[in-house]
Amino acid sequence: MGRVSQAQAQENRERVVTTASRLFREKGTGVSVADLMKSAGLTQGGFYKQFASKEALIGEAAAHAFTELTARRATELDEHHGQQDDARQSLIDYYLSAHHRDNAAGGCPAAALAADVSRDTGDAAREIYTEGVREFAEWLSTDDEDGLARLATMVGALLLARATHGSPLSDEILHAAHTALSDDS
Amino acid sequence: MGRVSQAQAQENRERVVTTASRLFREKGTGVSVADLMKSAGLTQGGFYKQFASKEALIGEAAAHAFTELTARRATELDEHHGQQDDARQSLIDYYLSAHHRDNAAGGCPAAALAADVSRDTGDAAREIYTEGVREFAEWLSTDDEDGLARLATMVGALLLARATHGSPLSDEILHAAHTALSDDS
DNA sequence: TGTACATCAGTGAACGCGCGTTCACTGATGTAC
DNA sequence: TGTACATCAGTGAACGCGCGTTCACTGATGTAC
Repeated sequence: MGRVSQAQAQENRERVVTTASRLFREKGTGVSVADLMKSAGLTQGGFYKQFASKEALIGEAAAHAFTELTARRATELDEHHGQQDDARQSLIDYYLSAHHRDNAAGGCPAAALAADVSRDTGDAAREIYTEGVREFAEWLSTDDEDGLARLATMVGALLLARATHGSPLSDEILHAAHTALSDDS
Repeated sequence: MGRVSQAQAQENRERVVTTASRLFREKGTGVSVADLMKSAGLTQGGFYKQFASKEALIGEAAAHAFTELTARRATELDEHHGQQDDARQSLIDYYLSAHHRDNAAGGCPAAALAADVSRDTGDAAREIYTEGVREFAEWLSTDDEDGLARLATMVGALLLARATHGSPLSDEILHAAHTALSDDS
């Protein structure tokens, strides 16, 4: 193939990061470098021209996913004309929907990456993850204290709903969490 | 080594299952058959004399872990002389403790296996998991409706606390969830 | 502006390694008489 | 109860395969003049 322009190379690199951020959320960080590069339309050999290691990419992919989540919150706030209460409830509606359960690739990284960050990734990904959780919880809070607990309910419900997918219980979990987060606000 | 007595063989088989149930909860179901057998004091070759496949063992290990969880609930109830409210609060205290966060091997399978059951295991493990979640939620409920939401908060908090381990946020998450589950009961 | 050449993004095959699974073998156990 | 032998739990090496990473090579891009 030969050399590619600097603009094209940067575009390719960014496509690898966004592809990875989706695949890691959907299938876990165990996705192979070869599969990843193929999904991005490239071959495995070129990976190390752009990234020091798979672990380095995991860090960048996690950062990308959390940036996407931050942008989603900003969009909700825009669409609700700056009304935080409305924006928050709208995001919760999406978060606890069957659509979000069934589409992890474009979904919340705090939920999708929790297990991998606990066990398999390096410190860089964990630090990005931690800061992402802190900011998300703050945005979700209705007073100064309840953001973390609300986020725990959302993340737990989403992960339980995914793990029980195929059973009626899965929908019941999403519904129960939605009720719990809507009742008293 | 040669043949071993039937009683010894059954004891070995059970030790593999209990070892697997701990290792899978701690490190995920990605633990290799060779590592697993070594942890149980055996060699990898013998594995297929006792189990049809690694996937079959995952099902048995999940069942074992959920049976352990059921027994823990029964023990709590015993220790609180049949007072369900006291037993429930005592289990929640344990569930949202730093000790539980740091000892996944002996901890809750609904939390530890959520990601693997969503992505990597077969239907057998998922069915066991689903039934285990249903029963746990029922035991946790304070009225007919809130068990699933309470469990979601507990599972979410535990997984977020594990993923943010090393940061002060980790303890804050456990504390926030504990407050949320103790306030109104 | 045009030409010569150095650079380097991407390719595809290879590296050593660990995976789940299979298999020939061992020898104490369990059984038939 | 004692003996002969078939059974089979466990061993350890091997199977094919996919992993993360490396590397010689390609040839269009970018640069020096």
